[in-house]
Amino acid sequence: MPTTRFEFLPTLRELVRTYQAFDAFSGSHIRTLGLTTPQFDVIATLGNTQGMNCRDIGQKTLMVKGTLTGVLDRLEQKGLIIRISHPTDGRSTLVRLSPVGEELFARVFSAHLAHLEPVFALLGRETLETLRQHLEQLRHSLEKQSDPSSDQEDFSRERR
Amino acid sequence: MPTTRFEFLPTLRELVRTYQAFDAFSGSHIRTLGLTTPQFDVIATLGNTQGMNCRDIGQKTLMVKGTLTGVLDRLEQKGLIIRISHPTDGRSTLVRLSPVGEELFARVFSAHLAHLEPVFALLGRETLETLRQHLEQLRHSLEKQSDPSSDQEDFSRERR
DNA sequence: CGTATTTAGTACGAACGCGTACAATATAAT
DNA sequence: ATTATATTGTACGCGTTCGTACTAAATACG
Repeated sequence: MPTTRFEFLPTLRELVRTYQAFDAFSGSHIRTLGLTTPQFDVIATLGNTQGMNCRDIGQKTLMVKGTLTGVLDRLEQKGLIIRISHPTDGRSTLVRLSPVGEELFARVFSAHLAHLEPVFALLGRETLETLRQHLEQLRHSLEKQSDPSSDQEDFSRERR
Repeated sequence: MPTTRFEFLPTLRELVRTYQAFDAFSGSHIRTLGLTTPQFDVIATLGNTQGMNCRDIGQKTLMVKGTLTGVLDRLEQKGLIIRISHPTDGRSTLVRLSPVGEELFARVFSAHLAHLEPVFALLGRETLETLRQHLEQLRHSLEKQSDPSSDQEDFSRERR
């Protein structure tokens, strides 16, 4: 009989705290570049591509389509992306970087990775790999127990 | 000379995905109870206490005070909490559960933990502990490299 | 004592984030 | 071919999140 039924709480709390710490660290740097985190994610996703539709962007950035519409609106307003009607599928919209967006991507993407790199370098290669594996294990456990009836835009079992 | 400068990216991506998977799993259950995640966090924090001020609630729930005001407004509107003027400190507000809130806490808190428990049980005690340690290491690395000039409500070096 | 600084909470605007509903198009079923 | 179903993107509302500014009260400093 386990005396400690909720032993997982410290780990759970640490997951939340660490995620938030990363988000704050990364986000404050991105903000100095004039972007928000979701906006940066979209720019980074579209960089070095010929464009893609909203569905693909949503899968890459882990954003729901409803959220994505607003983010794309603001990026379009800034002149960083353009929306073209898809040539073969009338439902889709092809989204790609504008020339200004391309220029921003080239200037900002590697700069941000360079900002993150020293943080993770402190952990060491093996720790990073073990951490990744344990997180993946937890995520799979979460996805396994998820209610399969909540279909609505379910990326959980796609790998791509 | 490391050929792989951005090896950390898979781990980073996994951190985000796992956090989101947890948030979705936990949040969808909480939603069935008629609450949002931050609202549940506040209720859970105030449960079994005589009340506390906003500053303490913010530290426990990892919410900044500006966010907390709105969450508390909605909880107050639902009749789950009450705001009392603090007896000794005229700046503070004492927040505590109303009787209805107490009843909700009793009914909902352990139910939610029971909902989470099997997910983490799959990982095993040692994996959970290793995961927690690695996350903590990463968080400390993030906090160490954070710009110390961004004071504004900085919990990062408090432990409490 | 009187002023300067800090602290607690709120107000407000901009941008997510998600669920639901919806219109337009594409694909499947018969 | 016609109808039924599924997919793509948008619209919308509610709630959160953060940064900044502001008021009021408490504490530190001279």
